[in-house]
Amino acid sequence: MDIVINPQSQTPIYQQIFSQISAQIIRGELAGDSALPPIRTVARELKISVITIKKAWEELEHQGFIYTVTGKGCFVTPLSLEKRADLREHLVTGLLQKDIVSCRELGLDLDAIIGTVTKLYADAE
Amino acid sequence: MDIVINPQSQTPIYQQIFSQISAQIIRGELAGDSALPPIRTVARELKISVITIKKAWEELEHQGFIYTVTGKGCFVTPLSLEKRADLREHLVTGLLQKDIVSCRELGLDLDAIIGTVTKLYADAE
Amino acid sequence: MDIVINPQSQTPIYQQIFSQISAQIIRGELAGDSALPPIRTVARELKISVITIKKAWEELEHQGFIYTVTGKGCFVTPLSLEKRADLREHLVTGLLQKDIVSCRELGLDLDAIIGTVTKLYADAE
Amino acid sequence: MDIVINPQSQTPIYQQIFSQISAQIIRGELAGDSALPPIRTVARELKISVITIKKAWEELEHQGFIYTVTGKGCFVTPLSLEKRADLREHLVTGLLQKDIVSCRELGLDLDAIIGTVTKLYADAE
DNA sequence: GTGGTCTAGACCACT
DNA sequence: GTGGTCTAGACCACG
Repeated sequence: MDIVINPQSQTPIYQQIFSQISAQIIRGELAGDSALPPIRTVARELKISVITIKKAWEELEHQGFIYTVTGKGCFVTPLSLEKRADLREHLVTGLLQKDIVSCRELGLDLDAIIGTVTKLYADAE
Repeated sequence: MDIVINPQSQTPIYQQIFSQISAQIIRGELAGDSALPPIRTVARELKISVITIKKAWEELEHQGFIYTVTGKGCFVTPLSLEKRADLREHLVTGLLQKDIVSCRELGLDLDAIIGTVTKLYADAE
Repeated sequence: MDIVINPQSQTPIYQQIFSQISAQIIRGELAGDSALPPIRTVARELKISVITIKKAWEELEHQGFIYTVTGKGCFVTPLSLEKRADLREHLVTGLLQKDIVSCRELGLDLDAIIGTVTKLYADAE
Repeated sequence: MDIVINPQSQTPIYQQIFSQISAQIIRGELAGDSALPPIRTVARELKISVITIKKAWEELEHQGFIYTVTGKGCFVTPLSLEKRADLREHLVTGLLQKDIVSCRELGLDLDAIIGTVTKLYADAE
């Protein structure tokens, strides 16, 4: 499942898991109707509580990324390419909007912002 | 002081205050050695707890934006233009970093990010 | 047998089966002493576990809709018209009771409920 | 807060709480922006775990009935009369639709359904 | 085997 | 004081 946890991070563990899996679904790496691994298995592998995983799974279900079949497991909701693009657009806009506002507040012009973004993008690989 | 609070926001109130005042200092709107209003006054005007204001002030002092003179109040630290630029750089980097990472996670390339940033910058007029 | 399963539904599969077969018996479509198909056959056709079918059959037997002859299979209990009416009454009451309570809780009066019921009944053609 | 729990019921406790409070909000009994009692207080009064209450509160927040201000508490989302009417309509339709389908399945005509509904409505007071 | 619910108890951040 | 997060552990329903 390719989940990486950073226990030191300020963002809650369940959110880290949520955003990574939802990103994988949006990128199309997890096919529609494919099964997610059982929460107990994930918990064992990541060495964190079952409940924390469950909370991430619940959030994924709440936002429509997965669906649960009791007794069988959790499965990826099939999403059309357009839906995935919309979701990505929406998420990205939400993330960046606050940043742009803050940058403007600090007096940065567009070029300065793009410069920083470019630098950070390169660093992030 | 031009502080606007959104009590329902997810970002803590003290942080909202901190970022707005530090932005004003970095932009040079608050001159070096000028006095900040007493916390009780601010608390009354914003209708929030004195403790919250105090926490914002402490954070500002901790990061070197203001200094306290016991019995007299708090004052803006005089900062050279270069220092202000450095601080701005540092704050902006902190803001953007994790969101850029998230954008990469969602499969956006640099051009797409810059495109969105440009659009949002224009929208924020 | 005309059974339709929705695996993603919140109602357990065995209950879906139970209610559909019991409905057929109550409506008189399944004659008394007629044989139900072997559970293995049903399981194969519906592509679900034998255990699930068995649970549905057990529930049907428990409520008196069918009887088992060891080594021969399961058969529909012969029911008089009055008994069928009684059973129907009982089942319907069980279904509607808690939802009527919820409707009252939401502030609907009897006329409003009847209005909605009438509309939905027509829509369900 | 007028919450009544039935531990024997098959419906989870947190759902019982959720539906009762959401019903109160929809009926307009809980004014917009009024504070809900602290989860610990409710837990003590109902003699159930804090976590169960929290789950109910989370569901209420997820569906937009309440909002949380960290450090201060949870508050009722202000809803217009039309919105409340829409929500009620939507909930009631969802509840009754399944019932109507089942009743038709059992061979009841509209008059029979209305008769049962009327009887149950009277009994439920 | 799967997830769903409930429990008790701890630590943290914010006001 | 408030809610937010994480923990461990138990019991149940479903397949």
